[in-house]
Amino acid sequence: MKYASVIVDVPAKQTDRAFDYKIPEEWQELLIPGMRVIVPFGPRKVQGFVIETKDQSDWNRLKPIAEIVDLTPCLTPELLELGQWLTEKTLCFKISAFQAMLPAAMKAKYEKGLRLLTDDLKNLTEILQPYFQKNDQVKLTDIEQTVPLRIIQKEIEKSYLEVIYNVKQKTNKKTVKVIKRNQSILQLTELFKQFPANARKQLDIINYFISNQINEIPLHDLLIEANSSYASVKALIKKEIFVEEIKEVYRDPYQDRDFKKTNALLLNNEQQQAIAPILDSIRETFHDVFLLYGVTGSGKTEIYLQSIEEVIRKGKEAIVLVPEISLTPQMVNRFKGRFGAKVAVLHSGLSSGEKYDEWRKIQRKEVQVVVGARSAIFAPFENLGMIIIDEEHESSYKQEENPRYHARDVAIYRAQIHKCPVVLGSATPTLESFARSKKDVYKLLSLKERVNKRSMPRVDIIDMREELRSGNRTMFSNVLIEKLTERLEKGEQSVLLLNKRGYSSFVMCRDCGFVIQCPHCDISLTYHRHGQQLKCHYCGHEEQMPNVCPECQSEHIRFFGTGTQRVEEELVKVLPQSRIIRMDVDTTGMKGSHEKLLTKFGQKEADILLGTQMIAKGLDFPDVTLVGVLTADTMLNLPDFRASEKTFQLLTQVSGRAGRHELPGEVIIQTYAPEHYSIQLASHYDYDLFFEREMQLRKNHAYPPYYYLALLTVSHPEITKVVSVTEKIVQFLRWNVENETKILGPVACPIPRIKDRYRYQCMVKYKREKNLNETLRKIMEHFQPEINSEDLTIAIDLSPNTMM
DNA sequence: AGCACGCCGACT
DNA sequence: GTCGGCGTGCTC
Repeated sequence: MKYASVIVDVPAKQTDRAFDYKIPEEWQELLIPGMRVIVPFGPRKVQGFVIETKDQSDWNRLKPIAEIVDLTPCLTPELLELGQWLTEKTLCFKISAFQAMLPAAMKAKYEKGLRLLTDDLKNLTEILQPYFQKNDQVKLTDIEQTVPLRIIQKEIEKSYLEVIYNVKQKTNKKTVKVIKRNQSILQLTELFKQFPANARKQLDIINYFISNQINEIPLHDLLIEANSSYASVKALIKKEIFVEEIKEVYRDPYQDRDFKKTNALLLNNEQQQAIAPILDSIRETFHDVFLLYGVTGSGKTEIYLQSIEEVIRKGKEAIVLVPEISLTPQMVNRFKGRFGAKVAVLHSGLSSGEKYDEWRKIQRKEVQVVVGARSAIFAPFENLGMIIIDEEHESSYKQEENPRYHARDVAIYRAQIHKCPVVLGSATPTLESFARSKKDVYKLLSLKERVNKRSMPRVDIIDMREELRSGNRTMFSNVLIEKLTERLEKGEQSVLLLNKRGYSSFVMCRDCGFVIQCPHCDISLTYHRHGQQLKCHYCGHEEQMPNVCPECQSEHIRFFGTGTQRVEEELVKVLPQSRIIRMDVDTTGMKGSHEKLLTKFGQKEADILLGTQMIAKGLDFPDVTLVGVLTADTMLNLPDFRASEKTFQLLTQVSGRAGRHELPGEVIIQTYAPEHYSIQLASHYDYDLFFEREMQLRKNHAYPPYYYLALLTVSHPEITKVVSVTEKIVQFLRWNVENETKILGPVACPIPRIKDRYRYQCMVKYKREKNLNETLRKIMEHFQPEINSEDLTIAIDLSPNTMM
C-alpha cells in the first residue's frame, strides 16, 4: 500500500477527519492500520493513528510519514471500528475516542527546540551562544525564560537557527541490561579449563553460567550473584564470550506478593442455577446480557470466577470491570489467586508506567483476563469470551469527560461483535438495567440467599432531629456511641461512614449569615484545616480564612459542615480509648497508602475505620460487626434525579459490610430525613419495593428509564451571551424534535459560574429521536465560529448521570 | 490546537 | 517608517 489515512492528534472540529500521507517505500509492507505514526502537519510534527492504507489518494500534494511508532498495531481492527462508533455515540473527536482506548502513557508529548544552522557560533547573538556550546540542539523551554522571543526570531530570520518540532513518547518501556552467553555450556566449560587462572573474577562469572545452566541473566543480578564487577563482565564481552542486551521488563506492581492459589468453590443450588445460562452462552458463542442480581454476600464473585474458567478453557479472554474504589487488594487477590499470571490489573492506583506494562501484557496475549476500572473495557483482546461488569450500578462506569461514554454500552457493543455474554452484577441494579431485565431485554439471574445463610444485619434508623431536641449537639447519636463502646469492650471492629457527597465545609458568619464564596465561581469555598485555607474545588482559588466577617466585621465567623478530620477529633473526645483509622482523599493520596490503611485495619490495629464513600465497597473484614452511617441524607438534596437511587445503593452497600462472617452485624443509620423512602426501604433491604416507587417517580417526572436524556451545557464569560446562545439552541431543538420530546431550559446550571464563566443548560428528554445526534451536530456546526474565536463552549452529554 | 499570514494602531 | 496587536484560515 502506498498511502495511509491518518487521524492526527489535534482535537479540533476542523481537523477531525483523516489526512492522507505517502508511505515511504521501505515501510509499505510494514505499515498497517491501527499503528501510530508521526507525521508532518503544517509546520510541525504530530502523532497520529493510521486508520486505513490504500493505493490511491484524492490528494496530490502528499507529504510522507515521518516515523512509525508501533511495530504491532496498538489498535486492533475491532478497536478502530469501535472508535468510529464511540465518536458517533458520544459526539467526540475521533482522536479523543482512540486516545481513550489506550493507556495515558501512549499519548505523545510535544516539544519545540532550536537547532543551530551556522557553523560559526560567533555569528549568534552573545546571550544565545552559551546554549549551543555543547549541543547544536536546545529545548525551547530551556531558553524561553532568559532570552526574549524577539531575539530568537531574529536569528531564525537570519537562518542561524531553525525551529524543530519533536514528538516525544511517554512510553517509558522499562529496560534492563541482560548478559547473555554467546557460546554453549559445553564450549564454556572448555573455555573455563583453558582460561588464565589469574582472571579470577571472569572465571567466577563463567562458572556461574555453567553451574546454573542459564542462558542469560540481568546484569544487576549477575554482579550480586557472582560477586563480580561490571569491568570483568565487560572484559568477557570484549572476548565475545558474552553479549549485552537491552531487554524490556514489566513493572509488576504485584511481584513481591504471593497469591495463595485457590480452587473453585462448590456452588450452592442458587448459584448453579445462575451460572448455567452464562456457561451455555459462553459455550455456544452466543451474545446475551445477564443481570446477576444478588444480595451482598451471595457469592457473585465465585460465579464470575467459574465463568471465566470456562472462557479460558475455550481459549478465549475475559474482561472484568470493577468500580475504581473497590479495586482493593481483596478483589485483586481473588482473581490473582485463581488465575495467577493469567491476570492483568488496570486501575488508577498504578503508575502510568505500570499501567502501560499491564496493557502490554494484554496486547501480547500474555494474559487471558483483565481486571480493571472503566477504561479496561477497551482491552485489546481479539478473542473475547465474556465481559463482566461488577457493581453494575456504580456511577464511575460513566466517563464524565470526553468521550462521555458508559462502559456498559461499550461492553454490550463489543460483546455483540464477539458473540459473547455480558454479565452485569449488582445487589442494587440501576433502574435502567432492572427495568430491562423485566422486559426480558436482559436475562435476570437472581441470588436471594447469602452464602453463609446469615440474614442481613439489622438496621436502625436514628432521627438526628430528635437527638438535637433532646440536647445532643454532637454528630453522634447516643445509640451509636453506646454501640461503639460495646464493640470496643468486646474487641470487635466498627466502620463509620461519612457521606460527604453534596456536603462540604463552608464558612458562614453566625451573625449575618454571610457565606464566603469563590470570586470566580458561584459556589461556597471549602474550609481546609491545613494552613487555615479556604479553597474552591472547581477552580482551585485559595484564600486565607478571615478572622472577622467581611460583611459585618463580626468575629463569629466559623466553618460549618463536617470533614472526616473533624469527625475524628470529635470521636476521640467521646471515645478517647479507641484507635481510629481515617480514610479519605487526604490520607490516601499517596500510592499504596489506601491499601496500607486497610491492611492495618484488617490486622486489628484499629477499632474504628472512619471514611467517606470509598469505604462502602468491597471491604470484607470478619471482625466488623457495626456499621454507622453518620449522615445518610446529604445526597438527597442534590439536583440529581438519581439522588434517591444513589442513597439507596450506598446504604445497602455499607450495610453489607457488617457481620459478613461468624459474628452477627448491626447497622446504625443517622439521618435528618428518616421517613424518606430510600432510607426506609434500604433499612429493610427492600430493593423490589424501592424499584417500584422510584420507577413511578421517574415516570411522573419523565426521567430514565422512561425517557432518554441529553444535556447541553453552554458556557461563556458573559452571561448575556450564554443566555442568548442557549435560547437559540432551545428554539432550534424545539423545531427539530418529535412532539413527545420535552425540552427543558434554558436554565442556569446548578453551579451557575465556574472559573469566571457563566453556565446555562438545556435538557432534552426523549423516547424516540432518530436524528437527535444529527440535530446536535448541526447545532455544534452552527456555533463553530463562536466556539473558535469567542471563547464559547458547548458541551453535550448524551445520557448524563447527573445534572451538575 | 498551533501556526502563518495579514491588516491595523502606536511608537523609535 | 517599523513593531506588535489579534482576527482568519489552514493543516494531507
